[in-house]
Order: sequence, then structure tokens, then C-alpha cells
Amino acid sequence: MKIATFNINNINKRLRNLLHWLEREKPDVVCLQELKTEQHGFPADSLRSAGYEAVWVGERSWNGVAILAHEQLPILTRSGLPGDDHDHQARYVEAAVRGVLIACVYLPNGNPQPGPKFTYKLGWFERLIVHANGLMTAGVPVVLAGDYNVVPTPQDIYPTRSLDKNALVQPASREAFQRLLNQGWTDALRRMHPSGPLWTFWDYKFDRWQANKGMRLDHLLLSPQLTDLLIDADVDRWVRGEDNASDHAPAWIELDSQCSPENAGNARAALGDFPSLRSKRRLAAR
DNA sequence: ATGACCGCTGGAAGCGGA
Repeated sequence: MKIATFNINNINKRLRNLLHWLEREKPDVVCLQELKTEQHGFPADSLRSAGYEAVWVGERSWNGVAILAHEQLPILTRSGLPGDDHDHQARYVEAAVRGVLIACVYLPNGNPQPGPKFTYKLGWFERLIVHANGLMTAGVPVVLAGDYNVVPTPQDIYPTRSLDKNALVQPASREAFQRLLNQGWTDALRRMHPSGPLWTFWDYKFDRWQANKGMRLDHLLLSPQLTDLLIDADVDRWVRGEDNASDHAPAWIELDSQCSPENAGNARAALGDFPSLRSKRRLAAR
């Protein structure tokens, strides 16, 4: 079961890029960020023609998140991050696919720093940490995938001092990411590639792609039930080199066949103690 | 590095992104 995350940077502007990647790499599940379309503008029909069903949360102009699943309808479990009824930015969607709970996150960028945007970023992160702790405690297989807008360590960015004040590399941002990991999540890309560059983003400016000066901002975090099933993980760098590319490339993981369609029953059994999912599945089955 | 990008809104420049 291949699960990917991709900041698409406008799904309609880059629909051809997205469809080309889906056709070539055939991920089973895809988390998308920065749709930059309202709810009714999501290209559900084009994706269905390509074999993907979807759940999504749109927003005019900015943000927007989606979960795609190949030949499966994701079972929506949440369309927003709990903890602040006044926050209406479309940055979180969660769904069950083939017995795995998929959380698609788009953390605020936080620049300029310091300032209200950085405060919002850190507050959003705290809400994510609280919610993720609940998912961890529930004991179900979970993947937290998305654009975290955090460079976790100095080895996750090309050598430079020019970004020392950037929100992406601040100690407070990194500390929050580490605190999330400390709940027991596994950073899947780093597990498979313990050292060296693993860029998922290259700035449009300053020929950063041509110079291969990037950073690692997109992460897939695994709950303990899934860590032993991890058999591969990487970044589809070729996508960044295409015409009309997003400034991010897709990052992905491959989980062992225990979570494949053929053996979905095993993973479903692991979801048995999660009442909200059980009831949603019953509803979906009617 | 006071940076040369890209897309959105609105219909010009300014904002957001990272």
C-alpha cells in the first residue's frame, strides 16, 4: 500500500501534472495540500476518471486539503482540526482508507517571524499535538501525512545562514515537531534514509531547483502499528522538474501487503476498538 | 542577498507562500 503526500500548489492549475504523476506512480492513497480552490471547484470528476475517489475541504484562494484513494471511497472522519471553533482555514482532513486512518495536514507557514502568523502556527501545532495524542492513545493504525512547514533538523536543508530567521527552522517550530514525534510517531522518510539530503521543496526563486538547494518540509509519520510494515519510502523528485511544476515534490511510503486490499481484513480488525470509525463504516455500508 | 518566482485578488500593486 503506497501512501503519498503532495503540496500541489493549486490543484486546478496543476491538474495535468497531478494526473500524470498518479498514472506513472500509482499511489493507493494521496494527501494533497494547497488546493487553492473552493469546495465546489475541486476536480472530482477528472480524478474519478483516473480511478481516484476523494474527500476534501476547500477554501477560496488559499489552503485546502484532500485525501484521494484508488478505487476506494475514503471514509471521512474529520474535516477540521479540533480545538479552536474560530479557525476556519482549510488545513486538516482525516479519513479511513483500507483500515488505516489517514490524517492530511497543512501546517501554517508562520512567516514573518515573530508576529501573529508565527503565533498562529505554533498554536495550530499545539492543537495538532493534542489531537495526535488522542489518535495515538486510540491504538489504531494512523499515518499523519502532509506539509508541516518545519525543517526538522539542520540536515533537512541546504547549507545556508540566510534563513536563520525563517519560521521553518525556528527552535520553537522544531521543538514542537520533536514533541509530536516523542508521542511515538516514526518519521518514515528518515527511517528509510537515515542521513543525507531528502528535499521535498525547492523555492521557485533563485534557481533553487537547478542548484538542488531544497529542504524537507513534507513528512509522513507512522503510528507504532505501522512501523514494522514500512518497506520503502522516497521522494518523486522527477515531478519537480516537469513543466508547470509545484514547488514541492511528492513524498511517499510503501507499507507491507498486510495493509493491501487482499489482506484488508487484518488491518480492519485493528480498527475494531475505535467506535467512531466502526459507526462510520456501518453508515458507509448502508 | 534590500534576491531575480509564482499565483491570488481585482483590475494596480500588494499579499501569501517558504
